[in-house]
Amino acid sequence: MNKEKFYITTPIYYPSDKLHIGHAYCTVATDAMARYKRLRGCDVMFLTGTDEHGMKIEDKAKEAGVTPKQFVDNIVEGPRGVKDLWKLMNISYDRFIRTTDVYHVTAIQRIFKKMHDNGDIYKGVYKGKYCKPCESFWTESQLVDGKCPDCGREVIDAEEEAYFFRLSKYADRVRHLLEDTDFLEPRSRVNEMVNNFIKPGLEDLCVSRTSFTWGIPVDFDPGHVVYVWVDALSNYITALGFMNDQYHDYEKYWPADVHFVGKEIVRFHSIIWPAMLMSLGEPLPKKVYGHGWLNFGGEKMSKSRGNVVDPYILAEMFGVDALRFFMLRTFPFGSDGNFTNELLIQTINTDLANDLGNLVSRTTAMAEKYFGGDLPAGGELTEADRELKVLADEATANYERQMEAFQFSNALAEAWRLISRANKYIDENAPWVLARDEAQKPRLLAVMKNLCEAIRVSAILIAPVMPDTAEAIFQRLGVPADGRVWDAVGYDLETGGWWKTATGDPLFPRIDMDKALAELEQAKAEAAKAALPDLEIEPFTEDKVDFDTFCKSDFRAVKVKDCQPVKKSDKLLRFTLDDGTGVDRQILSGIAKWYKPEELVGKTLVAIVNLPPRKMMGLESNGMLISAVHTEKGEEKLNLLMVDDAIPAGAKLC
RNA sequence: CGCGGGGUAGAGCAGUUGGUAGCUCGUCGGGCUCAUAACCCGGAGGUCGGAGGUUCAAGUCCUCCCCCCGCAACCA
Repeated sequence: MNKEKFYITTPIYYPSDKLHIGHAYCTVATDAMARYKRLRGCDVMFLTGTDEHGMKIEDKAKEAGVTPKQFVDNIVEGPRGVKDLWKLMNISYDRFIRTTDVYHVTAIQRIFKKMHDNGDIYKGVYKGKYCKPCESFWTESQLVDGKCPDCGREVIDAEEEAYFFRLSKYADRVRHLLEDTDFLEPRSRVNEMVNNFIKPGLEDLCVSRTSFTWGIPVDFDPGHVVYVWVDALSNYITALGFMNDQYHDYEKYWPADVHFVGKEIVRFHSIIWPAMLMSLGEPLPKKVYGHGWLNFGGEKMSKSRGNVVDPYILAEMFGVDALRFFMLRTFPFGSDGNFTNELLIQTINTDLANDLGNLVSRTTAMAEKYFGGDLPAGGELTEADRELKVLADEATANYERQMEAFQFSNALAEAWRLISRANKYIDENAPWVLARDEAQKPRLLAVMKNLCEAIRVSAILIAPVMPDTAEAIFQRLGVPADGRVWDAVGYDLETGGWWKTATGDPLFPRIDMDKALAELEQAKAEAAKAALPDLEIEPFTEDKVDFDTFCKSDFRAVKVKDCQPVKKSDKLLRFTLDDGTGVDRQILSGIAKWYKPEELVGKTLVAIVNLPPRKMMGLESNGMLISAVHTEKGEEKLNLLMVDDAIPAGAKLC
């Protein structure tokens, strides 16, 4: 048997930072499509990965004091990294490519060489604006007021030797591809590409750099590294074994059925990528789908705005399936969506808790109460049941059409039409009324089985988006394996008789909006705190102090005879100190936050004793205890300077 | 005249080839009691950004204008 193949990809993400909800959005959509195709019996290859080269990562690694490879290893494989996130989000990728993988590196060098040999890559000169202190090239448009966007200093015209890809050669073929085929969807993205990039004339593309080293070396020209285009885009074929021996699926899976990409990289995938494949003489992917962005509260998500949504926090708080559902149900895939926490919670409460969860709950509760959870064959069907079946079949057909068009939100809306109809069906047939009359038992049985069947069909429809939930529902209804597959999606009461229902905890507990929002705020604050530097110390004082002035400060070793909290003060401690003079010295110190009074008694500390006396909270303080201070994760830390107890009270420090 | 997207009920959004304006939340009223104070029914609420035009008929096509948001090339 030859199963239909389906090859789908996400972009490979750039691990210069932790991923955010936007990355999760694209990957969840891809996952849902992959699961849908598997459900339908396709032989699916689902590829995702990371694009790990480039100057930005080189810089970030330097900043962090590690090698670029160590830096990306941590973000990709490390705790709460890319792979952890995909595990948490239940992403069923079949293969994960890292552009630092050896097989990819080798393949890229071969691909680069091949394009060079066939004349499509040639050596030229890259002209740009150069900032000497930053050692960075900039384009005219990147400049801020004509100056370096990083440091604001003057830039100079500079040239760099570089390799170029003859993109211009393929302009006509790419234009035809975009305008006359359905290669790029949604259609609205086509105009943007053609008007912005093709019509003004495609220039050749710089595909190598000498200004940084973190990249794949051009093996026949030392000093050059392959720039992002060839390196990153080719991942879709190297991951299948193109020009390498790691894998051997290229013949089987290529061309890709669809590349899901964010709208910001549509250009690379719809113009550069096809041109590269044309140059290589390889088949083109069947489709590129440019999905929209998730904005937050009406603004673009960005680090500088500080409104980046962390998928970890949301998934942990609301559950992975709920988050997956929300992203795909709420926003049309092709256009931008406005993510808000309120909308997320509302959607979970309405669609998942009230509609779906409650439907399962009330159905299994009644099946339990009236039939002990065991619904045998038989039952009395009526005309009223037909409508439910007709609607289920219709919803399934529509769902299928919408999924094939990547319209997840519309597809899920169809599943919810069925779920809503089932809730209404309960009201119309009022099983609790039927249950009062023993003669109505056959009818009651049929009603319950209709409900189970409607839920079963719904569960199949939502399985690609909410795999765990579908599984849980199947278990509650006692649906065997052959009733969980796409082949069994048709609404059919005759196939029933397997219903062995069970009650249980709510699938989706209702969420208290105010409480959840408060928790999110707190989580966000904690995350912000965690992002603060581990350790900060006071900047050093530039001003010099002359020796005589310094010598005037009289530091002495002092012993703590007694230490008490100061009444009505949450900061001050009152110290009674032995300073060697035989007369007790009293010093007040604002360190109650860090020390308990009793743990300090008997310690030998250091104090400056010739400060003018000062009253605090009505008590006189004669001097100041010396502490070491620093900041950890934004939190102030303080340690009293404690010295050897062998030092006698009053010993002068100099 | 740079390009593209958007402006539809209080809020958030759907509206394929032009043919009685829908959904979710909120709101008002009713029903039910199996269920996660959930479910079901009904009402109120819209000059579909503005102005022209084509048409028997326009949110949907054409022209102009206003407002918001992205992108503007080597940047993932």
